[in-house]
Amino acid sequence: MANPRNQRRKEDRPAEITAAAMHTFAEKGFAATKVADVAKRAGVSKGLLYLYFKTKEDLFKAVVRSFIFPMIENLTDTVENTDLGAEEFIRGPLLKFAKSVPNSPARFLVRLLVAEGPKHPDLVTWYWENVASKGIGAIRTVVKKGVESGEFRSNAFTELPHIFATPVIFSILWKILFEEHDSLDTDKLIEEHFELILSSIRKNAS
Amino acid sequence: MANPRNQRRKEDRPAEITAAAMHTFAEKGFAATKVADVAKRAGVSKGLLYLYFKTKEDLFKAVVRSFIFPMIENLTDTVENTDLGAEEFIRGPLLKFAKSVPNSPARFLVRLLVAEGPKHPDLVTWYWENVASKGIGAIRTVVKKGVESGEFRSNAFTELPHIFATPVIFSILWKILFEEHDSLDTDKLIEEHFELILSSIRKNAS
Amino acid sequence: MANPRNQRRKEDRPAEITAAAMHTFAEKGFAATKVADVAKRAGVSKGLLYLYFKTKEDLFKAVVRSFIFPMIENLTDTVENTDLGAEEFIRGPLLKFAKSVPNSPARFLVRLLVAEGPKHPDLVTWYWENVASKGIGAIRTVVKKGVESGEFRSNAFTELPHIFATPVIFSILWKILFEEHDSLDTDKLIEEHFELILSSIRKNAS
Amino acid sequence: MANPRNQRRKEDRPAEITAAAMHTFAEKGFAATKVADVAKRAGVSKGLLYLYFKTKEDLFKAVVRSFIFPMIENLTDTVENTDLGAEEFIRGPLLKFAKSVPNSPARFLVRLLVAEGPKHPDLVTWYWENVASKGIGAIRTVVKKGVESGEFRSNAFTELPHIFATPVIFSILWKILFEEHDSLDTDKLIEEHFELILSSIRKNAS
DNA sequence: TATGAATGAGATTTCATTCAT
DNA sequence: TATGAATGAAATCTCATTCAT
Repeated sequence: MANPRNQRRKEDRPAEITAAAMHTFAEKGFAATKVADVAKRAGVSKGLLYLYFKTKEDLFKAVVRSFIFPMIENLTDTVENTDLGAEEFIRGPLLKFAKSVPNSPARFLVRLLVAEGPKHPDLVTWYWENVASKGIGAIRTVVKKGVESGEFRSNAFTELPHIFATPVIFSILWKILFEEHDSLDTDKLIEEHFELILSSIRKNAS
Repeated sequence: MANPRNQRRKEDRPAEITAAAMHTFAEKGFAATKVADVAKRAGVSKGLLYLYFKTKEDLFKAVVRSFIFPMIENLTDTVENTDLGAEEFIRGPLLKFAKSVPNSPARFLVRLLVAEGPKHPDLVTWYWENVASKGIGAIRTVVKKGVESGEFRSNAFTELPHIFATPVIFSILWKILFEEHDSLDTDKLIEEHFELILSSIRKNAS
Repeated sequence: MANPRNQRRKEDRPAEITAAAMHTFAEKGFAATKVADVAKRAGVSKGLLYLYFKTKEDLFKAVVRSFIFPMIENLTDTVENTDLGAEEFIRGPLLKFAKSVPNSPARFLVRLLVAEGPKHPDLVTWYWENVASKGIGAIRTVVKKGVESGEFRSNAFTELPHIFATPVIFSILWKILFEEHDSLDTDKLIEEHFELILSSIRKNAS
Repeated sequence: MANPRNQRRKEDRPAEITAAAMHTFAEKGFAATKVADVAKRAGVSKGLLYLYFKTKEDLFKAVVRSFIFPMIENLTDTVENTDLGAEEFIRGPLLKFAKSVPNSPARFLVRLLVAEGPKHPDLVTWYWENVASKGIGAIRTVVKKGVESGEFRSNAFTELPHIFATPVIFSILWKILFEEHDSLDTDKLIEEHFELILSSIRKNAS
């Protein structure tokens, strides 16, 4: 009589629901997303959804957290455990990460965050503390290591690690908004951008 | 009986309403903005607002158009009528323009566009055709002029004028989201970024 | 074109709605009353009802206040302005008032108050301050006047004016609950009860 | 495998559930009481509760019956089996009973009955047949015995045994509603009231 | 033009009840 | 017996839009 499918699904419910919610929020935004649609997409009743998430807002926050967290954790782990030199790291894992973001589901989360920021300031705070500041911090660590090891010279950009993020953010927005109107090779944009920065801070470059 | 103040206001009504709408949309986003609030802020009745704008969406589009249009028109005009050399133009009027955007009301329109894009694809199309492509086109024109005049060498960035926009877009989002958590000198970021690009395409730079 | 009926009704809307709500709440209680039913009974849309009363609870409180207030105000006014002696007052206006309560719409408000007390403690406080304590106070004033003028002797009941209220409250509950099962002559119960009390405190009675 | 504690509890389940329900209904009223809360308070699952009580209404009726029945049965038994004279009985067991009611859990049942009467007319009928009419009947029996034995004269109150109940009902409502706002010595009110009635019907009183 | 009372469709949320295990 | 995940009907409340004046 045991129904292994039901058994297995019971434990996955929250994840199934956040996955469905992720897609719906990404497509329509917070306000235009109907809880009923999320439930239908997840294949559950509205009532069950409310068993796991107390309000629509709760669900929204769970979505943002559960999808962004793994990404940024992955980045900081990589920075901490790498044996690579600073330039090698930037041209390797960091570039790969930067290129992947505009094509990952995370690009929708950027939209959600931008769109819903004013209505959900605590979410922005969470994002700042757990994602943005950590991401910038990770890049800063890498650059500092390069300066200390003598690979990099110290200049304006070693103090502005944000410069590594500008092509990524730009690419995300471009893809979200204009992908259908104009195709932009975001991989190339990011790669060239990284090379440009490296050429400026690389010591043996001058 | 004619009241000159009323008389004068009568002609400004649509502008007063879009101004009120601009602020409310910027603060709350499209869905969370109540038409009644806009009307109250503009000092008119709901009924009158509906006399000028057929629907809430109409009002939204009017807001986006009326505020963005002057900005981009100003940029393209400047490009067409300038006597400056390419580098002079970039370091002068273009840099000034780029620095001004993240501090202008336009930054809220970026948020609105990002947030409401999926619900208003025709607005995105309009924005693409009248703003984004023209802006990128203007930069492309300037860069091409520099290449043709021998000021600039031809490299990856002369084909990717988007690179000039990345720090601007990044600065806008940073200000919108994290201004309260972390202050970033966006002027400096944009200025250094422009210098970085110039150092790469300037012919006598190597 | 002027429609006098609409004109007149506009001003009466809140009163029309509270009247409809009064009947529905009395019939069904707070929780079982549907706002939609009240609106239908009042001949307006749900939306309009919410224009005048922010929540269902607001409406409930407005009902209690608007129906009880006139009654108790009437009693205290009569006490203050009477020329009658204490016994005359009790056998006249007070008895008349006491008899009228179990037959007035107020009897439903007692039910509402008893039923909803735990969910609406502020309403109970309001009722205590504005109705119950004033009602008891009014009786106390009358009795004290009788004692001071020498009409009444001072005994346990001159310190317990509540005794005048017991047959009224009992009659209300009996009517609410058992009217269909057993007819009780509440007028007679109240009248005999008053006479009983008077015979005990009247000075020339012993 | 048999666990004696479980074994014992198994038989008490219904009583444990009605006890938990009694408290929750008394605190919140019928509509605001959640079956889930009752189950948790009783320490059982919702499913098990539904095994014993087919619906929430069933549970409600069981509560009213199981708590009121013993009280009224106790009263009628005492009346039937007493050796006391009428006045002795009234000043003894009846007064004791009357004083106890406003302090017993039964006072909450009065609230429930008043509150839910309109929604549960069969419960009111049951209450009338099994409680109210029997209670009034018991008092009538006592008074009649007094008249027949020559202890009491026959007057309005020997025809209106309800008069003995008025201070009890009043005390219950006062305690339920205003206990926190104003303390009333309900014992004294009831006692003085009984004395008042007795002084009126006692034959050797005039 | 100008008002704002009035509408009604639609969204979120709750909870009694069921049922697979 | 016993559980509690799951359902879905129903209720409150919101707000864009209309329209009589």
